[in-house]
Amino acid sequence: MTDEIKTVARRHLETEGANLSLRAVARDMGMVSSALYRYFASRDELLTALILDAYNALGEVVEAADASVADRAALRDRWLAATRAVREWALAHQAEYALIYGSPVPGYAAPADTIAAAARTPVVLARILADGFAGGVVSRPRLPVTLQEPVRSDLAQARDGVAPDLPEELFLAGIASWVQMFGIVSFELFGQFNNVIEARAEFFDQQMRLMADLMGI
Amino acid sequence: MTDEIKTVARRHLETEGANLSLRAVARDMGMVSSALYRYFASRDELLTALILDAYNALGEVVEAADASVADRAALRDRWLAATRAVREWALAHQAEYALIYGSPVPGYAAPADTIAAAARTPVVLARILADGFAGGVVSRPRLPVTLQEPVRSDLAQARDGVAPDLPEELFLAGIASWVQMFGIVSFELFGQFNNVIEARAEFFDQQMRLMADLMGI
DNA sequence: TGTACATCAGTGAACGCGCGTTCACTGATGTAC
DNA sequence: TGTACATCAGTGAACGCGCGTTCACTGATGTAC
Repeated sequence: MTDEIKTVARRHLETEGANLSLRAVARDMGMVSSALYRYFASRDELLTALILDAYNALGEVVEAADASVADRAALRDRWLAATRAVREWALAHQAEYALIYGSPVPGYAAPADTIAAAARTPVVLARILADGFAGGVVSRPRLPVTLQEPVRSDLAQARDGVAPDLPEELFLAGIASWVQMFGIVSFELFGQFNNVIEARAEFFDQQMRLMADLMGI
Repeated sequence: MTDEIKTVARRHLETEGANLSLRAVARDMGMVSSALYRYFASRDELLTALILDAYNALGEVVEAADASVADRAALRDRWLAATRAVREWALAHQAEYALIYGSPVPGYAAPADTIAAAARTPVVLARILADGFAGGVVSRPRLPVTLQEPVRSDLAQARDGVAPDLPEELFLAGIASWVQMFGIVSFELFGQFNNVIEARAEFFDQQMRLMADLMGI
């Protein structure tokens, strides 16, 4: 039943954006709005559930895409599979993507539980890079990077939980690639590529290959 | 008077996001809501004006930042000045930034007049690269790029209006840099860097230098 | 200098709609004896 | 097998609020003669 509510709510996000209306969701389910309070204590709690689900759904398809590459040493294939999975999920779930990677919902603060779910996707990407480093096929970015404090320690700390051995320079290239990937997807979805780039899938691949070159995978 | 309305409306965006309320704006101005209709035909028209203003305000500071570099051959300085201007404007005008680079406002379609205004910022960036190419200091990205159709012709077409002589490969690196810049700013503003990157200005600079390296400027 | 008139910014009431949340309740279902 | 009871999903009315937009209007200001 909570699942059914979330499903209907997701459909509403699609047309209304983050202005999610409990009453509209209830109406669509043929229920009275107060009935929803048996399942969610408030509108914000429903929103939080949707955000969590979105992070997890995305994380799941990315993990699956990475895992689907049988040759674990084929880093570039894993990278391309994982990033394509992000783009495809985003295209298929535009409203949910906007919910987690778009402008923050005014007056709503995501609780701390979302952090772990949000990390799933970047963790997959970091692991690909870490596998490359552990296997000795990549040791530094293909462009020289000179790191200084305080950026170096920020990177070191962020890296420690995920890929402790990775050199900060390489991790920086990884973050650049992570940002590039979501940047392209957001530009595509939010309209910045209108009248500029039409062959979006091919363009995305092109850029992801460029970032793979930068990381050296 | 229309300026005053827009100023108040901008203040409202700051707290309410894109759910801009005409009545609230009128209330803040000590007017009755119907009075606003003397200045804007509808809420959407006010939103459009704010979007146009935002694109133009951003474009202006970026153009000024680029122009402030006396040595026009100092491409890297121009690039860093222009991109820092984007970040600083975004930080100082977060709601307006979200309006133009965040998730689309549900039910609202930006009219065509916004296209030219939206182009101002990328045009500055493209011109820096074009100047570098015209001056002979840069001819290709620092990483090898192999372009195929249909991406090549998308790039060619987008480039023709701005920097007709630029090789497509170099223009691709420029777009990667453009995406990277807005990707970092959006991640910073929309919360993806929370608990990951703390030294944001330094990190931004670091990444912008990396992209400058990629472009070869 | 004084009067008549036009302009037009802003008013106030109304229309018809939406919302989140509370609260006492109904009535079907399942359980215990 | 049959009765008494508890559970609890869903109801419906209400509270108090919000919204965009229309429309006939007031009343101050400026202009023309």
